[in-house]
Amino acid sequence: MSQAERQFHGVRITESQNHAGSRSSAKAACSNCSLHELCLSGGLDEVDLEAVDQIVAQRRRIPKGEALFGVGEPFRSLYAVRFGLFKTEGLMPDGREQVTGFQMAGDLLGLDGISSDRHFCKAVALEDSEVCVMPFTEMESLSRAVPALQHNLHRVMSREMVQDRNLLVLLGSAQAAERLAAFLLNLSQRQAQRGYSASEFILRMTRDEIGSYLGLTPETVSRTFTKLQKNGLIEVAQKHIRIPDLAALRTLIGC
Amino acid sequence: MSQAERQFHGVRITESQNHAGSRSSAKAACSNCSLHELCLSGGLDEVDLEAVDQIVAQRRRIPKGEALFGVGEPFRSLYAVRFGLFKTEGLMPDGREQVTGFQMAGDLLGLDGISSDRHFCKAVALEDSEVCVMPFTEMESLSRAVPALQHNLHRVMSREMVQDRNLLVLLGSAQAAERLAAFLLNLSQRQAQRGYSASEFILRMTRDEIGSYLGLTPETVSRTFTKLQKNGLIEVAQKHIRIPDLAALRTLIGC
DNA sequence: CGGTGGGTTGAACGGCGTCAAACCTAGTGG
DNA sequence: CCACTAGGTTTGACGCCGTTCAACCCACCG
Repeated sequence: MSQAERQFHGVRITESQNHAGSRSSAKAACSNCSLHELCLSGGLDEVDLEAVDQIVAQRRRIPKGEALFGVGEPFRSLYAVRFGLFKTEGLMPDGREQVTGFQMAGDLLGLDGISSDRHFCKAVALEDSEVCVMPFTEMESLSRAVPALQHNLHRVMSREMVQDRNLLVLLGSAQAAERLAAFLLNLSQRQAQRGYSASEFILRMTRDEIGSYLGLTPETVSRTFTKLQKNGLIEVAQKHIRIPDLAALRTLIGC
Repeated sequence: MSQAERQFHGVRITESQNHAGSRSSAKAACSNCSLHELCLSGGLDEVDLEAVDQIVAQRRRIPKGEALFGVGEPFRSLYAVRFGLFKTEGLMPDGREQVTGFQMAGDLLGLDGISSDRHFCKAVALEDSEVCVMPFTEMESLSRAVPALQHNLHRVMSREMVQDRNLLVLLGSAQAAERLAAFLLNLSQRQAQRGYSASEFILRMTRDEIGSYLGLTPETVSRTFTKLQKNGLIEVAQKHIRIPDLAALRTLIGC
């Protein structure tokens, strides 16, 4: 367990991380970043990569539990998660909050702020995390010069929309077990993309947060976990999840 | 009633629409379009507007019930609704379909296709409609030359995400009456933006489609309508809706 | 070792889905 | 102009899934 936990952190962050404080003036260097194929700089050549490096001039540390940005704050930059994990939450007019997504290394944060120059959601670090700060006006002007970057940006935004739509369909027409299965499979897949095990991982969010994300109460999440376990589809031990048969779990959501 | 229906069509489409067939070779002319402030060309100057006109070279008629594009079809263009109404639907792995949005005049369709060069949802006309066809590669290259257009595109994509998020929060944590109220208020607001009455309009989608969109069954939609009517919050007569007190309805969803 | 926050489990309730039947409306053809 | 039909809508009865409220448990940490 602590084995998996350790494997989960460290690793794959190739650069030195020995800065104290929450700001780092070191160059971010997409060129060196092991995530850059997942991120905005994927498929760019040497020259263009360096231009992007210019823009991603700053990184920022966010300790566990702190917000990267909050609802209504002015929007200036996009953020790429370097390591760690975030949740984004929107809020209902009456004040209730709901988790709308979990962002891990390589994912982008802040895109929904473009529409009105204000952030529409809150982004909170679920563990000590670091992001690359990408000032958006500079991003836009560089993407005018570099078509590949421009297209990457569009692809990423579009991908975000597709994800939201998928979640939407899930919330609209699936029941508890299907939602949870889809959630686990989604995590599994993203782990795999990042070079980790697809069949075994640690949930770094609480049952509450999972429930909020899936439109369920924490009690239902817990009950459904044990139910899936009784059916032999997953093994749960607190935050540790194992999926012995991915295909079997997939059939539950109909694919 | 037929009074409202008539007001609802016609009007505000300033150009001549006398083309037969489903394709029109006439220039689309954003410059003349009464919607252009809502659409992609908002805020552009004369010169840039003409450049956009070059790209939006084609319009396409979609008769009621027909699909503009389907799931998995190759993505080439974005579409701006000129008049009429569309629904987009995604599908669950098991084949169930769910409505993910309704697009009216000035709204964009197809953005989710960018991420993988394939459409991820189906777009169906709910009444005889017309769209402007905007080839995406040309769109991208023009937006490299015209910063204002580029920013508009980004804003529109971001707006789309914000809408999806709002719906997400709604589906995740609101109950039937709140969902329906939010839906009606959203329609009301969009009508108002387009110059129509905010307090009285025609629902051009079926209860089934509304239910699918809100994650409810058509029966529940119907029941909830009559419940809201009994409470004096709305007046329903088939497809005709009147909201005597917008503020009152807003309090129901907590704002 | 006791405290605290998250997690699990149980029992009772209720909102919404399901199934079924009646109704209403628009469109069609006689 | 009316009868007939097909789709959509409404309404009712019933049952289930997930919520609610509460107690308990467990892991972690001072």
